[in-house]
Amino acid sequence: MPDNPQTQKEQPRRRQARGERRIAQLLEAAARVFCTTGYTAASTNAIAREAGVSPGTLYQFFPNKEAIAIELGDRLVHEMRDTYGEALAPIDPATPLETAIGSAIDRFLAFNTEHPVFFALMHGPDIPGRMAETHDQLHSTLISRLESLLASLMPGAAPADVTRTAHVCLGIYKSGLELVLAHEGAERAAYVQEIKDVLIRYLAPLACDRLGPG
Amino acid sequence: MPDNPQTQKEQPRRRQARGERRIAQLLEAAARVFCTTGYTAASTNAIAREAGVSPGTLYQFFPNKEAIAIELGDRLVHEMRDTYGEALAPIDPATPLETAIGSAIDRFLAFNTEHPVFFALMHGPDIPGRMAETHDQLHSTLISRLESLLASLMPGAAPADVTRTAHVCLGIYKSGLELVLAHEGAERAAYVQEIKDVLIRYLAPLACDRLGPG
Amino acid sequence: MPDNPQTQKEQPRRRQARGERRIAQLLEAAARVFCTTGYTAASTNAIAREAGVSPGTLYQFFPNKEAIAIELGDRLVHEMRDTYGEALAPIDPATPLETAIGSAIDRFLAFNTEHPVFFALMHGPDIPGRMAETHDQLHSTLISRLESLLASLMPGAAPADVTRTAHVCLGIYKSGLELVLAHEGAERAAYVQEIKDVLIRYLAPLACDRLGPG
Amino acid sequence: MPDNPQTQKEQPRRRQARGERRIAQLLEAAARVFCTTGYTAASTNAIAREAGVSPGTLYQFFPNKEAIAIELGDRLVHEMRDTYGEALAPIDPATPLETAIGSAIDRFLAFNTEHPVFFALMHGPDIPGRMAETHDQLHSTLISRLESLLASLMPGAAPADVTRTAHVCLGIYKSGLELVLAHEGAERAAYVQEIKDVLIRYLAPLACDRLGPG
DNA sequence: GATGAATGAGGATTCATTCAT
DNA sequence: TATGAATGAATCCTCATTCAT
Repeated sequence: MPDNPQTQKEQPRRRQARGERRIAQLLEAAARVFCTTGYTAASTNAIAREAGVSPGTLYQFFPNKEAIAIELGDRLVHEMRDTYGEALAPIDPATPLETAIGSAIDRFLAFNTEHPVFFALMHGPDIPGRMAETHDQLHSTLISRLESLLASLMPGAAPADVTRTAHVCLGIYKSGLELVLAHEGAERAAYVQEIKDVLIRYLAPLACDRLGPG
Repeated sequence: MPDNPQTQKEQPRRRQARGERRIAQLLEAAARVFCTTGYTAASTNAIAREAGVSPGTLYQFFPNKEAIAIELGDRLVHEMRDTYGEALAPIDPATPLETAIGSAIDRFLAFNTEHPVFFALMHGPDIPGRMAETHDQLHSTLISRLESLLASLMPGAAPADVTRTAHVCLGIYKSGLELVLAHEGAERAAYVQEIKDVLIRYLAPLACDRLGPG
Repeated sequence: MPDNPQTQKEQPRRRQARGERRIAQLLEAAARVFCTTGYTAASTNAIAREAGVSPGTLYQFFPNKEAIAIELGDRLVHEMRDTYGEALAPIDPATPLETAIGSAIDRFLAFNTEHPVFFALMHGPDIPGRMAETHDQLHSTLISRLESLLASLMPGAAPADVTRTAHVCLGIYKSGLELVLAHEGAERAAYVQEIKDVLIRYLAPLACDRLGPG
Repeated sequence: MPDNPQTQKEQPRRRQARGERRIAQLLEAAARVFCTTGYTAASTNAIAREAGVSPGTLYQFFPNKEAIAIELGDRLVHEMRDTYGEALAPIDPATPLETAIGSAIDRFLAFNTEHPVFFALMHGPDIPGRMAETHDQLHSTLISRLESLLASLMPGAAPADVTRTAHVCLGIYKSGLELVLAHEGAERAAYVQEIKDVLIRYLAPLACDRLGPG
């Protein structure tokens, strides 16, 4: 069974294609496993099994579970960026805060609902302060994006304050997301509204120069 | 097939005495281990070792890891109750909301700082909706207490709304606690203030009949 | 089949008996495996299998393969000491060198033939200078014993010279042992004589004050 | 990525050229890896990586790890032959034994120092008697050369005695080499002298008809 | 020839849990 | 009661080797 050498010249790295497919396949499998069992309990063997490949294959592309999660997080962030634009669209000052936050939350929730693995990856550390690299990366990225968004809301604030506010907002969002995902239908909608209310009321006084809804 | 001893409220048996000591010893060890490694990563063997007893002894008192965490959570709740009174002292209507929430948070934080294992036990589920029994018990208890506290704040609200608000508040508190424990000194104090602000602003409109601070 | 409880008072740790037996059993199994496959290729699972226990049992007594080898080496050294006396019986100055070395080699070889695992444990490092802990321990012990033996032979020598000579002698012995073990019958005997000759001729000029055989 | 075939004036089989380069490249890489990790611990993947080629390429030239080592050993032996002449230059009977052995050792050591992989390949078997093919080849070659060298020293000796003496000498040399490579500077020089002394004293009585240095 | 993907058995090690004493 | 030995499946990860392209 010799190969066909005539197709060779136009594909400088055809073989990487298979690898790329495998990587995508593995990441999808990992996402499924993370959603089913949570990040901590997920095992590399389970991911390989879910992907229908041998453990060795997994390790050809990822050195360990952490790396899988990091890559998965990276891809999610990029997809988020592609979908919603850079820096969460620095808010138009004319938009009422309520509307701005409401739509931001809606978009975030839409994304998280479509990519439920996000929750598993964002899940906080088991021990306060000690965060796995995975979460750290994703967390930092999200914090950065939030900071730039908040900076436009809090023009006079010190950077440390913006950072702190970003952490608080992300915390609120994460715990809210947990509640939203745990419910369905009208109850879910009600929780969505609660998140918005919490954030709007928390941020309204900080966005002092911005006109409220009424 | 002995019955479940935890359902029996009074036990005058004297051998229980040594058993009680053992149980306390094991729970203290478990608390230490949970704090050090987190609940998921904690192993029963490690707990037994930390307690200075053999694995077999541990299993004489607890059927599994879960049961240890549940009992630990129960005892913490009881201690909390003993320390701060039943139902979080239904708030005196004359107290300004700001003060009420501020002192409630302070007391909670004091308790959590003194019992750092609380964080490990309260740590949310890895998968939304699916909560380990451990956290479920503790969570339900805290929610109940919060509900009764909030009920006094939101006299006209529907029970479902009170429950929902309780969940939101607990979520905010948990994520806030994580941030507080992850920092020290002035930064920690700043985060404490943020939690209070978030909750106050969130609850102020709900406590419509209550006089605000100004 | 309960044990006899009346023997209990004199045995403060009877339960260790089972453990001790297991340890002996594991060490014997390890010795067999080391002899069969060599130290490097030996696996803990293979040792456990050979001992007829589960991998977990092995790890209850030894943290890793290294530890097994070290303990095995220790026991061998102790047995050697018990059998042949402390410090290889500092040689009677009246004994001719030839006799002294000859009988020392004979005794060493007898021991090594009876405990073939000794060879596997003494086997030098794969990379010069970098020695596994196992071999290091055993090696150091043997070197020490040789040093004290040689010190009585080389009264005026500097310690560094004694040490160097000890290393050389041990090297000769090890490589000789390899040859001896690789042969049988008359050929083996011939190799035994060669080792003796090498050592005698090497050491004779160093033991300057000692009377030769003639 | 075509090579330039026009620079090669005559090639009975031009693909061999690239192949030879690949083989050399792989052998160099293997030598480096063997020196770093030892033969047993070296992995074919590691060798391929070190050589900058894919595992598949390695297996196009060598059927397994053993074959790499054997070929490496062969080339070393040939290089040794090219450098020091056939049969180690059958010793001029007029040369004093001391000088002959001294310079032979010096040359061997020079070669081994320049080709440190020699040590890894010569490293004795893990199990006495059972020698890997690799070492066997190399060993046999060295023994042969030693035999012919010794034959000129021991004119009247039976072939079996010569063979035995060759094995003993090689053993001494190998264990000595280990000591030499493990030390540096003056201590290394001292060990070199020890090897020489051991061999000279061992061989002097066998070379009965040869005049000593005095 | 060359590539890199794929394999899968096997490596060391852990752990919740049970059992004999 | 209490001990500590015992389990064995499951963990992560590696490796020599083969295969499709």
